[in-house]
Amino acid sequence: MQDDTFFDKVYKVVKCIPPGRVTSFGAIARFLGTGKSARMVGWAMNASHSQLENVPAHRVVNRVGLLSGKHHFEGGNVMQQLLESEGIKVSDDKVVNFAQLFWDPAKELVL
DNA sequence: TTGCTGACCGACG
DNA sequence: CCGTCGGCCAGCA
Repeated sequence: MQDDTFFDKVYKVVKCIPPGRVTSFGAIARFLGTGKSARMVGWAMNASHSQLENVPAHRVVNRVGLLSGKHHFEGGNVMQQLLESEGIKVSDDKVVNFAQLFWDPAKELVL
């Protein structure tokens, strides 16, 4: 699938995230094989606005479960509301039980 | 065309 | 424990 660029790969993985689950930038980056390029994953989220399909970027958080990208949403607590809407508890912009809700594409995503 | 920046992570001292 | 640095790729001026 060489047609898929790094961004497209990120979008695909993010869109494969099941509801009620969250993942981290590093997990996606490592899954894509970039590993250290976790920053690109976040940048892809920023570019996700260009994607016609809605990318559940609210399910993507940093390694500590912090809603690092919530500042990039409509500007409010939309990201937290979306997570809570899926059953994910969020406290102080952080995902509760992050370890349990953590979804690793390299393990749970079956190609 | 070149260069800087960016929602991060991991390693080192 | 905490501060600092390197690294990857794509978009924008």
